[in-house]
Amino acid sequence: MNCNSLRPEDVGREIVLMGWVQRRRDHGGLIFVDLRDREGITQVVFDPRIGRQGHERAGALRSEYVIAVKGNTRFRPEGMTNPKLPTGEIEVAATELRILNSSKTPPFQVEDDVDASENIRLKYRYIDLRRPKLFNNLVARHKVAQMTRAYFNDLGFIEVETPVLTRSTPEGARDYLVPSRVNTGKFFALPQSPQLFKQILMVAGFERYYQIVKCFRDEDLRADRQPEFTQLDLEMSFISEEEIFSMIEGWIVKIFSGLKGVSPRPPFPRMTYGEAMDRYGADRPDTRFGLLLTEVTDVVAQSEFRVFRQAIERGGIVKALRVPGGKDLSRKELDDLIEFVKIFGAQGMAWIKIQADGWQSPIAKFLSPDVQQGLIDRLGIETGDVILFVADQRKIVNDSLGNLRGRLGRQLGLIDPDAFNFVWVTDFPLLEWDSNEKRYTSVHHPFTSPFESDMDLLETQPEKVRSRAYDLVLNGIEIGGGSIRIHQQEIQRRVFQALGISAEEAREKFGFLLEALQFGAPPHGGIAFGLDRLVMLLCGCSSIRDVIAFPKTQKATCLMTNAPSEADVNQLLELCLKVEGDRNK
RNA sequence: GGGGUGGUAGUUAAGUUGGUUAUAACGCCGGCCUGUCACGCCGGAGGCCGAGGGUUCAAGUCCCUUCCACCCCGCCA
Repeated sequence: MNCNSLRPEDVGREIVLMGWVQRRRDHGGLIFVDLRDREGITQVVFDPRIGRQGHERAGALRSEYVIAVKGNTRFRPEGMTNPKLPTGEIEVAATELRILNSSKTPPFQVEDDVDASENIRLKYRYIDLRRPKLFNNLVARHKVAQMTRAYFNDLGFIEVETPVLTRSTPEGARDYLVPSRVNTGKFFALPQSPQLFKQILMVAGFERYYQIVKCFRDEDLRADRQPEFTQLDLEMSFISEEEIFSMIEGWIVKIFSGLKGVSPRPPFPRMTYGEAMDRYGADRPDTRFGLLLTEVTDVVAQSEFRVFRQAIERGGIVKALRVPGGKDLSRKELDDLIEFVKIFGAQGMAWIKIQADGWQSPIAKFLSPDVQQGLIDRLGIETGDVILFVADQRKIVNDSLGNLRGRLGRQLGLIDPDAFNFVWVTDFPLLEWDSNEKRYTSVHHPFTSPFESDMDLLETQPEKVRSRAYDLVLNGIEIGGGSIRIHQQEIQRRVFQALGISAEEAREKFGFLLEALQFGAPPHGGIAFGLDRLVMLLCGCSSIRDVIAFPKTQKATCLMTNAPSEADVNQLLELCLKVEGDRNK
């Protein structure tokens, strides 16, 4: 029996309900209380003619008091039903009331449409979590976890827990460190992912492993990034990309059908990394709308416009974004877009409005008729368009126009809010040049298998080597990524070498993996999903904080517990640790 | 490390060019009310305007410093 279970057929039953006082409406002679529990709301009437004691006590009720009510279910009087409530046709006429606990006046009301600021919501998270929206988000998360376990259990996967106290590995994100008391001066690291352990489990012959697991990365936070987050992590032996894709698609179908009643139809579209970067300016393309990027470097190379020419001479490129109907963008709006691309390193942005009576643009006079015709042919320009250009190094052009594309998609209302567009992104490069560290680093991670056909390039043109890595992208957000791994020690050795990781360092940091690869490691691969992000998208939220029970603030603190806190002197002594200096001072 | 938005009553917000006693809504407290469901009506309390410093006859408002929340860049294999 809960506050959402009584219906007309229950009329006449004597029942007991317990819950929280959502609202009290005191009419003097008659008191109404909306009684709330996690399931819903039932109206309770305290009528002195029915329960004198209950009516007297009900006068003391306040918001969020916890009560138990005994009473009889009855129809509401003619015309007094409340169609907004599933229980709106009935009410409970209270005969007895027990106040199980009182409550201070809550800092904000327990309603979905209260817009309390996030800091107060986080401080009083237990009140925030009473709101149906947030509660239901966590229920959805629970269901996803349960459906996930059921799905992979049925496919023969074994859930294995891997250590939370493990060792720091180079590459990747900053580690959270945990000092070891027993081993003075040594530290555990919290795992950024169970990557190495799941590969070792494949060597151990588990064949199919999965885990719903916390991962930790000590990096700056975003709306979709928390220092501790949850992955669905899985790995399989004797597996191909195709098998992984279809298995994951089946999982997505199960979750979407189970939670939303509808599901995208597999197989999901695929796109190479190269195509995604070329046309979407990002490795996580949002395919819910058009506005694709087009490279026009060759078309404008001979133009008189110095900005284009210089960018190209310096090895850069020029890309254009054709915005149909964009001529209505005001000068102010275009200036805002220019400011926007500067965030991503662009020096500026050129624009052309295609008016019926000609091209209106600060740069039109630099574009010869030949160049203009070239642009018309390349971009399929039509009257009413606005064309936006960025010329710079390839990365800056893609970053700025890719993000500009997203902004315009939202601003111009091109995005169907109900759409769930999945796309597999494949054929990532294995390595990328890190100009800070002056060496190649892994695009995915150092254990990702290169394309066998590209292996010869590993020592000669490392940036040309493609990897057997793949991401699953939903609505422009990366929700999962994985790869077929290296299972042969010799290839692993060559990849480490390409990464500039010395043999000694590899032995010291990953020796156990290298050794394991020598003991009959099967070919294997897997994938990991950001469960928080997936649930966030399923719940229509814009931050993973809304699907995490107790999230951290952007400064990586918990406003409810005030973690992190200073350590007790004795704790530090035991650990032989001393805090020196303050980076913030 | 950097850019941006915000911080005024318990909550959410308004506050003009620096000028009398800092507003409103919701919430809260008291009273009245037997059919409300965002109940209604009457009355009331509630403020170190994030904190610190400065300019000024005068600061919520201008300047500087700083703290907090959020969005973003860098960072996040």
